[in-house]
Amino acid sequence: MEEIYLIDSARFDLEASFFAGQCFRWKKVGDTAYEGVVKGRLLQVYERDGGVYLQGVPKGEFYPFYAHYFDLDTDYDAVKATLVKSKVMARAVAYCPGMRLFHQEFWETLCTFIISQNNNIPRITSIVEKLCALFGQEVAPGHFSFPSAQVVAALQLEDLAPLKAGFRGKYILDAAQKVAAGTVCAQTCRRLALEEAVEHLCQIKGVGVKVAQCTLLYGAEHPTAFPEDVWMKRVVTRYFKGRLPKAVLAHPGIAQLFLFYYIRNKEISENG
DNA sequence: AGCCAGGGTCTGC
DNA sequence: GCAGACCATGGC
Repeated sequence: MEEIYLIDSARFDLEASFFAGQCFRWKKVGDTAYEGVVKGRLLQVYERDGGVYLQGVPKGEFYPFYAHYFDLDTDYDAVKATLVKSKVMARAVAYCPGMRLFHQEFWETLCTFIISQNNNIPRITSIVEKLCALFGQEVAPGHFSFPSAQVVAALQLEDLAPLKAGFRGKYILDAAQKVAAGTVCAQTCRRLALEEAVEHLCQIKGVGVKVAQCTLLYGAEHPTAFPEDVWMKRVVTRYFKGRLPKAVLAHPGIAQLFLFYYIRNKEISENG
């Protein structure tokens, strides 16, 4: 399949964007090459001659979904110009200037962040991988799609045992059943204001404010969502003294992504 | 061995 | 309304 030019490489840091904890389906497969399954297609994204290219999507299907997935419709230069008015943000942005926020599918995002609770990134990745391998469709040799909510809703708790997801298994089933039945839906989440959308998602067992905010930011077009996990709480208290500056409030979602990647990698390298 | 991980629920006050 | 125990699993 032909390759599609996405953007210049200065505006898309692949390593940072794929491993900033917003998605869990991408793998590094070369020096500057990554692959992942998105919406039932195996994609390759790689850097060459200062540009970032995509393979795996027919040109006729690139718009609107895949172009939007990589957030090509957002002017990051303008967003960053506002963010860096905060000194803390200026450091975070300088740490990974090519960070991009992806627009992912609703159910996959919801399910993934239910799995993320009280869990770490490598194990989240491993559980999601097993879920796809067991119940998704093989879209390329060894590569599986994310199983639909309908498929997961038809499973029993014991079917999920091989995932070793622990107490999260029952939450996955409840979410799948509510999405499959239409009790919880992406359109409703998009239509509602942020706080109402959070409440809408919290009717699912095992979904609290943090998981809801992640789902809304990454999978339901809510750019003002600001998920606070243990790392982000540290940032808010230590760096912002409990109050987010205007610059952050102008673009909370993207700001949060910069901050999360910055604080995690910076602190890990300091402790390592 | 004990603590932590992109948390949430349930109980007791 | 809030603190604290508890929830499975794996890496360090």
